[in-house]
Amino acid sequence: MTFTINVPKNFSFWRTVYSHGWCALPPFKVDKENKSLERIFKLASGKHLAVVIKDGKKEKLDIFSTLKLNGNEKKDLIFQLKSCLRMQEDYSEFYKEAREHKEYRWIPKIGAGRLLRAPTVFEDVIKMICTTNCSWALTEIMVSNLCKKLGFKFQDSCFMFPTPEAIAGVTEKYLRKEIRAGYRAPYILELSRRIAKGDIDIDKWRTSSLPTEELFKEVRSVKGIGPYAAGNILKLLGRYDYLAIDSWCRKKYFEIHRNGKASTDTIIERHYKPFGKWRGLFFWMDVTKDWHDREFPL
DNA sequence: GCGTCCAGGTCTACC
DNA sequence: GGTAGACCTGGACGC
Repeated sequence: MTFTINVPKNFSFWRTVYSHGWCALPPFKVDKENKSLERIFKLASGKHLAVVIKDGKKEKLDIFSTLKLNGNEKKDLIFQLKSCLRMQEDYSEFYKEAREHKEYRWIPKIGAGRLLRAPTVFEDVIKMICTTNCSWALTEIMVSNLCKKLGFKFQDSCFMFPTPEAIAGVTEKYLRKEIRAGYRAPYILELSRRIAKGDIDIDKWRTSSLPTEELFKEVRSVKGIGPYAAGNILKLLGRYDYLAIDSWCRKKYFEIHRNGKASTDTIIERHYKPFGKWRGLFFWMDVTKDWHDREFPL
């Protein structure tokens, strides 16, 4: 079935899809030519379906679903879609701040700033662990293996991201050797088992009323999640107080602001401090500006 | 083709 | 609180 959904003001579908590397990791699949995003969703009713999302006519998105949905199922899918595309969050304050700085006026102009996320916090967190201390190529291998070997098979080459229960059911050795998770295996396994047993509920992080500093500590309490991963996870929870500096961002910052001359993270922190609770997002916009310039010339 | 070295975050033990 | 070393993999490089 096909239907449309309205988009909020200042929303750019394609820039949200390409906001960071998530669109290249399964179950997300991006079609650059048709400018569409595809993935499998699981509904509360237990049904799985493949969905293709495309820019529609003025301020609408076209949604193509492989299943005919009843009222509640459609409502459920729309909620998940809007959550992934960050359509329910208010960025007006961020854009207002951006307009006040000459070098950031491009952001509200093109509707950048929304960061694509998965339907569940679990998927985002496991993927984030898979980005730590390795190349992007290895991240792709790990995530792809998780989906293919432990995820629900929807069609021939179409897999869902595995549930905590599915990962909890395998051994550390399996995660090391078959998934190629290496030393991350015990971290992935421990979190999956804690969730599967009901010892921890990380999906509530998205609606948490905790102050960001407290939430950061809670995210950090998960083994395998250090300052970089926690900062990035927070960005996917709608909190931008942490920069989440990794080697790539660090290098990029030095290129942009210091003519390639290396310095310390304290210098970077100091640079973005005036941006308050939006500093993490301004930092990300800075280091990814050239993607936007290259992929989406004004 | 094989061996060696390095880059990439996080944890733990130690000072 | 700060620091060194271990963890594991893919890729680059030299032979």
